[in-house]
Amino acid sequence: MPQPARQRKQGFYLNGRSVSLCFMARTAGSHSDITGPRIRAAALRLFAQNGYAAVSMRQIAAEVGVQVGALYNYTPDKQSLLYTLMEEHMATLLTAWREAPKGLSPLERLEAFTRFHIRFNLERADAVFISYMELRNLTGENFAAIEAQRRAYETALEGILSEGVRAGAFRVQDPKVASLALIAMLTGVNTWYRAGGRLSLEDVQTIYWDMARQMVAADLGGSSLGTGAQQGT
Amino acid sequence: MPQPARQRKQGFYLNGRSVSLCFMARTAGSHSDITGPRIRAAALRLFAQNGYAAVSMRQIAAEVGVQVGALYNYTPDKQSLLYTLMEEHMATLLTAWREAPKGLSPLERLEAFTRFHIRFNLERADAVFISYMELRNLTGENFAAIEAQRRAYETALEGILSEGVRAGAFRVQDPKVASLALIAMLTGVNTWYRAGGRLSLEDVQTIYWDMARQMVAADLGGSSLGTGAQQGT
DNA sequence: GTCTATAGATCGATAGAC
DNA sequence: GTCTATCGATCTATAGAC
Repeated sequence: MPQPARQRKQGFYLNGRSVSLCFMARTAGSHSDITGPRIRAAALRLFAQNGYAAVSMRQIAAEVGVQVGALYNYTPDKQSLLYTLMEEHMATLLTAWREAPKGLSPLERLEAFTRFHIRFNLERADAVFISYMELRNLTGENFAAIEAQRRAYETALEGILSEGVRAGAFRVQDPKVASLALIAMLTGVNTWYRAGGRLSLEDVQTIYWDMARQMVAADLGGSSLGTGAQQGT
Repeated sequence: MPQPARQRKQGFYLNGRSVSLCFMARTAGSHSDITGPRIRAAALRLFAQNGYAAVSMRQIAAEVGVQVGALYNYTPDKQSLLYTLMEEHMATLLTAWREAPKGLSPLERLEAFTRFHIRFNLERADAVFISYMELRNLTGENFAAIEAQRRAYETALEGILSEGVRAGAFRVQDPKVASLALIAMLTGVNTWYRAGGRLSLEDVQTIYWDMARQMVAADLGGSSLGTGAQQGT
């Protein structure tokens, strides 16, 4: 796939596509077909760091290395950019959880959920932060769409808890409330966990699983406890 | 305490002070010595609803019924206004908890904390929302001050958990992490609870206390369970 | 203590050249 | 597809009259 020398001098190739390096000066007429993703990545980082309302389109453009007018080739307006970030995050979350292994007991599914949620959210801290800090900046229609995705995720956990109660494995007074409480507890990890600190990711997952298991008053059963080797997610 | 007829026509008296009604037109030279509190109340509501960065000083002034210039008699700048709201909220929280009854067992103190936290936070939803959504809008110095208050509150709970572990009443693997998890769980109530819904405040407090108690694997002991009458906080 | 007026900066979004 | 230039609106904060 031959490329003009000028472009080859400016960037490199990734999967057969010409990629401009982010620190290079850009000139009128230079193109990159990954500008869209780079705009979203820059917006994600800036929105998470400074808040949607406090970030200007000019700041986003500067981070990408283009002028502000160029952004509007990729988004009709600032609000749609925010919505896209949230929608993609929530869709990825739902898809990833639906790919979790099937045929497990309620206790095993709850452990899988606990470990999955912690890992998934820590790996996407900016998107998680935005997805519940900036809800009020969505239009009514966009807000409803994100809320539906969030509710679907909560309902998945509620199903696990309800099934565990039916099977006599859990003691949970109100599965709906318990699912919200559990998710809030797990998501809270993002506010304090930092890689390289006192606890590893695996440590944190195990500690939270221990608390979650006790919270639903599940017997130890054949499952894991304490520091032992666990399956992870 | 005689007052000019003109003022008596415009407002009413509260604790011997002349109070202007919020919907009345204000004219140059009319005064109110509760303008400061009313500015903070308006800012609290608007910051919670729209976000600090999205709210203009003109909006706050309009809500109070003054012109924008008047605000600067009560705050040196917008950021100090935000900080004052957060600081007062956290100080009230710490003071209120320190007034909790003494001489209780760890189990009783944990129940008191659980019920106190839920009630206190639901009664101040706007301040709670702001106090962790707008932390990034504080200057470094102000941020450190709020963080210290938050840490003091977390440490209070950690102390309860540690003491319960020492006494053999709780099974908690990591009291520090457990305190953060518990606070995140309890604060999460604010995101979904609405008065007049399926559950009363008392219902919610009891459900969360049940979960918290199981989470620390506390025996039922002589304390309460389920729907029974409890002390509240 | 509140007003009016304004300085000085920045914003989102668009138009048209290339 | 990106640039430059710009419109019209809005912002924080201040100055000075009353």
